[in-house]
Amino acid sequence: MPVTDPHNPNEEEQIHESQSAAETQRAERIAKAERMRAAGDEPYKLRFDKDSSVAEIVERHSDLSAGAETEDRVAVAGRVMTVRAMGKLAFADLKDWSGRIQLFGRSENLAGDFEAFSELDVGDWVGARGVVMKTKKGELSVLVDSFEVLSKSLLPWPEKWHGLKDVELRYRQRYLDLATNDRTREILRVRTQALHLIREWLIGRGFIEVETPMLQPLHGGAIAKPFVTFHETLGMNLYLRIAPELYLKRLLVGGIERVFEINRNFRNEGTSFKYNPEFTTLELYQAFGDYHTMAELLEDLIGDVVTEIHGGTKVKWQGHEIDFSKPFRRAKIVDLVREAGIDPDGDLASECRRLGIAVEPSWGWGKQLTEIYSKRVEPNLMQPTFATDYPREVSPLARGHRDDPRFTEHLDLVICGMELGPAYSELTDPVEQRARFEEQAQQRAAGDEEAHVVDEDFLRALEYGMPPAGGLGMGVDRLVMILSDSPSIREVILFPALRPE
RNA sequence: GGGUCGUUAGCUCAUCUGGUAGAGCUCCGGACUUUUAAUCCGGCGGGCAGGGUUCGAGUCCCUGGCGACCCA
Repeated sequence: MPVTDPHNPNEEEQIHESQSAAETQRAERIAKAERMRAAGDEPYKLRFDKDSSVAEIVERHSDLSAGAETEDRVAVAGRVMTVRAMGKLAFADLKDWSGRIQLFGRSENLAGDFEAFSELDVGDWVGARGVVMKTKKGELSVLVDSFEVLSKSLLPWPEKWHGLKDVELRYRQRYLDLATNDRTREILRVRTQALHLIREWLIGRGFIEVETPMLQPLHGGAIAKPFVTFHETLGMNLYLRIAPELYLKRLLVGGIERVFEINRNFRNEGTSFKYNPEFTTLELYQAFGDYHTMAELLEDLIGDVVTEIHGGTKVKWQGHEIDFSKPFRRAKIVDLVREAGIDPDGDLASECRRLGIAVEPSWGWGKQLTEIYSKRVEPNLMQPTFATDYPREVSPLARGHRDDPRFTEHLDLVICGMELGPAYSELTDPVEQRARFEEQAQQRAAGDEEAHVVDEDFLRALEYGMPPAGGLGMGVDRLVMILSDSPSIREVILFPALRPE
């Protein structure tokens, strides 16, 4: 901060010359706010009683003819997006959450306040009162007779024509992105609407929404590396959850027959267009059902959400037309691999190497098959598909398949080449579950950081008896990507993980 | 983790082989009583950080930061 010398009249000018454009503009706006305050006009007001949203005004006067003036007097509030001042007229665009409208300032209506009106800055929050009219050029406007600056904006805003495009700035300063890019607002609306519809749909079918621990003494319910934190007064490590599964199953033991949770999971892994270290999932369990029940529920739920948001079952995503009409395709993993021209009973290890997959000695047939599926098949499954019957080796928490012991009753919903989530016929046999945990614990001891630990507390719950159940997880962020035609998960998460500037 | 590309004014972008860094919008001053990216005249403002090569580096080389994309 430069210190000004009141005895040196040139110093202010010298400082001004050394400032960047942004610093200059900021200083000018601070000075403007101070002049307001000196004149008795607080630049940061307490409140403003607005009586109409922009959208309401637009709706009320959609048929107004050019040059017509109404007797509809309104009080609107929003952010100034552009200012066009010319002589004794000035126009400003006002944007609120519902839309955009023009403020028309005329010296004959504003009298002594006209100069202040034409000096509004882009970014200022203002409240304005006046009658609704349409200018000779046909622009719906509020003919302002009084207004107040509600909050003075001090920093220069992105320019009006190209707007804010730099993706890094858009993510770091999401408020600017939201304020200036309507597309960003639209994605957020789709997200909140989808979440609302999912909740409403499930609650309408008798599901109870719950919240289970995000901080867990043991991590479980998925194969993933957790974040670790420390509780000071308890003196213990806690893990940010990688999944709510083992807690939701405890609730089934407790007798809740239909239960779901929509919340964040945390996984200590890298980022990509479809990964963010914290992400939102729907996880759900239904007693007395199996994985077929879950597949039917998923196609009903997603189909209804898509129809509600898009007015039909077809959605455009990155140039692909995705059809959500029922039923979604169901295909076994082995059959999908065979369809890709690879014999599932052939030499999978050399097939892996041919595909550039580094085969580890511990991998059995099931792991090799699944790797080939992930690399060769999944990315090409654009239309909604249930990839069913995962090999037992890669699915330690699902129930063994009723007809074939090599597989489990585990399916994945795949859309747009992305895994949206798994569904299972849940394992309810506590003895079997203990054996699976111990298998995992051995792998963990052998250095696999993602493998499960033995959860005695969960096993105790199972020993009291869990009803047969179907369970599923669904990545909400990825669903919103598809619903909003977004190429990256960072577009649908307001504040995605970024390194510090 | 590896590779490629990017990083220049508040924003969006230029700047051929190394030779005084430009534009539009924004901002400031002026003109203008119906603008719509208002227009016209004048003005302010800049090379991601550090090191190297060179008479001279935004440009070439090295290291690092951040981001995007592809691969693992």
